[in-house]
Amino acid sequence: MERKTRQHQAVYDVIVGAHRPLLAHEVLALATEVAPRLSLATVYRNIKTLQDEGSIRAVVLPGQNPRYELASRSHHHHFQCRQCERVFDLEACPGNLDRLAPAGFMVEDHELILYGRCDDCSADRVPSPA
Amino acid sequence: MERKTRQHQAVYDVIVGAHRPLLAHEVLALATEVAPRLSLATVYRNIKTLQDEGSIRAVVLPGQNPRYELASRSHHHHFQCRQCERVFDLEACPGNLDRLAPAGFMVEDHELILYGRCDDCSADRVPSPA
DNA sequence: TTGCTAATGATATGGTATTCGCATTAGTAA
DNA sequence: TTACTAATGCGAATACCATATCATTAGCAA
Repeated sequence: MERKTRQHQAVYDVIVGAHRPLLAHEVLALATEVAPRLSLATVYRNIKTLQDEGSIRAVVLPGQNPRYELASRSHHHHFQCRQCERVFDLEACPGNLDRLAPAGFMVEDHELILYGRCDDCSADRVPSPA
Repeated sequence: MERKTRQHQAVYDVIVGAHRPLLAHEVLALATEVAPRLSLATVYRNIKTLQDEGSIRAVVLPGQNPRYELASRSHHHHFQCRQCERVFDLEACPGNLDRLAPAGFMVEDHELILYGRCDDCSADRVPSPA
C-alpha cells in the first residue's frame, strides 16, 4: 500500500505553495527546509508519482528542463524572467489563435510564453527564492 | 581559408529549400540525396558554422531538439503537427501580447506555438519528407 | 599537377538530467 | 511493540544529443 512520508508531503506542499512552476532542483531546495537530507532521486520519484496520479503536470519551456505545477490550474500561460529565470503564471490568454493557421490545418492546442523582466528584476530588487 | 564543400552547400541548400524548420537528422536525410556519405557530425559542424555567421537560427520547441531555419525570416511563429511532428511557419502574429503580463513585468519578447494536425495529416495523406 | 591544410567520416567521448540498484529507514497494520 | 515492506538516500548507471578526435579526403592556390 502507499505510505504517507514526510518527503512525499514536502514535495507536494512545495509545489502547491510556490504559485509558479518549479524545477526539480528548486523543489529539492525548498522541500529540504521541511525534510532535511531529502535526496534528488526522491524528488524525482515523487514528482513522477504525482504526475501519474494527475496531481501535477510538467511545464516545459523551449530548451529548458521541465518545471512542475498543480494540474488543477486552469488554462493559462507563462512568463519567464530573463534575469532570475523564474517562470510565472499569466492569468490571461489571448484566445482566438486558431485563425493564425493556414487553411487545412487543424488547431488543437497552443502554447504561449512571454519573456522579459519580472517585477522584482525590473525594480532591481533581488528576488527571494520562494 | 574557408573552403566551399559539397557538404556545406548541401546543408545550406536543404535549409533554404525546406520552407520549414528542420531537425539535424532531417537535414542529414535530405542533404544525403545530394551529398552521399554525409555524416551527422558534418551536419552539426555546418549548422554551427551557419549559425555563427548568422545565416540560420535555431527554433526550439518545448522538450524537443532544435530545428533550424533561415535567419533572414522575419518575426513569425510555428505550428507543429502532432501526427507527423513536422513544424511549419505561421505568417501571422497576434501581437499586443504585452498586456497579458502583470503590472511591473516588462515584456521583451514572446513565443507562440500552435499544435494540431497539418493539412496532409488532416486529410489522411501521408506527408512527403521534404 | 602538386602541396598545403580545411573539411569530412566514423566513432569515441562529454555533459547533464533523470533513473536504477540496493542497503537502510520508517510508515502502518496488527 | 513488532513485523512487513514501501519509500528513501546515495552512488552508480543510463540516455541522449552534441562535440571532440584523428586519420583520410578533397578544395584551392600556385
